[in-house]
Formats: sequence, structure tokens, C-alpha cells
Amino acid sequence: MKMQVPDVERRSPSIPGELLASTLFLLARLGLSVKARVLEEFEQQGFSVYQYSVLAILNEGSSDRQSSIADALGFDRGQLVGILDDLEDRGLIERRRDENDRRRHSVSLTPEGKRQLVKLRKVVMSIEDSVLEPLDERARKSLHGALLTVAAHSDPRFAGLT
Amino acid sequence: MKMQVPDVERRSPSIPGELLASTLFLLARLGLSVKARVLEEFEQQGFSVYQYSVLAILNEGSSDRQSSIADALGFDRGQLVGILDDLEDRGLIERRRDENDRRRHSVSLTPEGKRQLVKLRKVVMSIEDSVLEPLDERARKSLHGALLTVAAHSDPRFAGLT
DNA sequence: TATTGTTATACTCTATAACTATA
DNA sequence: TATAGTTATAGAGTATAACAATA
Repeated sequence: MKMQVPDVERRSPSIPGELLASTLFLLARLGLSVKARVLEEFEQQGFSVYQYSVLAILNEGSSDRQSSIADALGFDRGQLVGILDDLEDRGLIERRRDENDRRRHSVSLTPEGKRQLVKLRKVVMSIEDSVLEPLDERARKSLHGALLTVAAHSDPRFAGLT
Repeated sequence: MKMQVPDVERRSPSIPGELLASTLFLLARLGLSVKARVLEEFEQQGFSVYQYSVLAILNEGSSDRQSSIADALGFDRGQLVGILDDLEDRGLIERRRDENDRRRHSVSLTPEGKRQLVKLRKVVMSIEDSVLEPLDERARKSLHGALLTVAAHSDPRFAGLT
């Protein structure tokens, strides 16, 4: 149980103005908390965000080699193996050997995988709504544009959208 | 050496549009990359960002107990000990026993600590300039405001500034 | 008994490097 | 010899829990 303490000690500790004034600090902190939040929600659904990312990329890029999936998402290739193993066990993706180069695997979504992607998409959108709640539609668009610009500036993989 | 491959395979892998369209994804990714970038630059200076955060908070809150520092910055208390140990060894901070409650330590900046804070502040600002380069002053202000609003919405510690 | 700071332990990520099978 | 995928190992980072001193 919380002890009663004088006012001056009970005020909740706040982050120093110097850090609040730093966009970099806000980005890093917000990024971490968003990641934690998303991780938690997904775990409750029995999935990981990484799996969602893979499903999303497969939904767009048709079938793909594992190496390009890993490169696009910034995963380690060894890391991706486990993610794909799990998705395959659940019947959400399919690995086929490339007959032209038998070292390669072609990965593709199954119909069940597409269905699951729709469900997970809803989870993401629901969290996004909750996080961005204090911003109106215009502010959200503006924020998104700024983030995209900044991200593309330091990583060409983000430059995808026109 | 890089092997020559057909055009269709050589295009650099890009992040799926579904993820680029998600503000949450951008926040998480940008946050991680910013953190990594800052971590790296600081390491080259022989410091850690955590040390910088502690110096910054001490510069504003006068002398403080370790627990409130940890709470404000979201550090684990045990984690903070090591950070303070190092800062103390370098003569940047001072730990004194609180005579009213001898369990507590009062932590404060030394003059040398203040000087070092100024130096580290420059490092942060230089990185920030580089990250935000593609945004003009107005867009930077807008981005910062949006981030602050969103952060304060889910964590009261960010609500410090008016 | 509860709390402050400290130390020690365990667990999770991630990064690196070996290994196989194909080329 | 080099590459794609796989597996195993090691390191950093973090979270948890035990500990001593004081209240």
C-alpha cells in the first residue's frame, strides 16, 4: 500500500524539459513504447508483429525468396527462418523449392494466410486509432507524411510510395 | 564480390505499402533507427545516452533521489546504479547521503558535469539536424508538436511542457 | 514490516558465425 | 569458391529477484 508523503515528494516525476524539447528523444521513446504496445497486443492474439510484417509483404510481392523478404524487413536471415517455420506450421504460408535454383525457397501466402492477415490488420488499426486519438485527421496525415519523409531520408527502403 | 544478376532481382527490396501506410510502423521503425544512431554516436564520444539523460535531468531538477530519477526516465533502479557509478567515477555527478533519511542518496551535478552536458547536447543537436534535414523549420515544429501530443496521451510524464 | 540503494541472477533479443546443399 | 537457407552459439540489454542498511 502507498504511504502518505509530503506534497513535494508526491508529485509524479516528470521528464526534463531538455529531453521533451528534443524531437529525437520523442521519436525514440515513442517508437519504443509503440513497439512494446504492439508486441503485447499481438501476443494476446497468439501472433508476433514480425509474422504480421511477413504476411503483409507476401500479400503484395507475390511469392518471394527468403533473402529478399529478410532484406526488405530488415530481419536477419536466420531470424526469418523461425518466423517462417511458425507461419508454415499454422498453414498461413507455403515454402516451395525454386526449380531453377534448388538452393532457393519461394514463399507465398495461402488463402488462410490472407484471411489471417485481414484479422491482424484490424488489430494494428485499432492500436493506431488509440495511439493517435488526440490528433484529428489532418494532423494525422501531416504526422504520417513527416515520418515518411524523415524515414526515407535515411533509408531508401521507405521511399516506396510516391 | 557482387555477382551480376538480372534487373528484376537486383532492385533493392522495398518495404510493403501496407506497412509504409501505417503511422505506427513508421514510429516504431524510426524510433529504433534513431535510438541506434544516437547510441552509436554517443559511444564514439565515450558516453551513453542514458548518461546524457541523467545529466539533463539533474541539470533541471537540482539534487534528486535516485528513485525519482529512475522513475522519471523510465529506468530500472538497479540499472541506474551502474550509470551513476560511471558518472561519479568521471567526476560528473556527486552522491551524498540524505541526513534526514540515511537510506537515500541525493544526486547532483558537478561543475564538470555541467560542462560535459553542454558538449553532449551538441552531439544530440547535430544528429537531430541530420535526421530532420529534409523538413523545414515549420514542418519540424509541427512534427514535434504532434509527437509530444501523442506521447503525453499515453504517458503523463510527457505532459510537462505547456 | 516497508523502503532505498545495491548486487546477483535469469531471460530475451539480436548478431555472429558455423554448417548443408546446391550452384 | 560462392550463395540460400538452416542451425547453433555468444553477447548485449533488460527484467526479476535477493540483499543489506535504514526507517
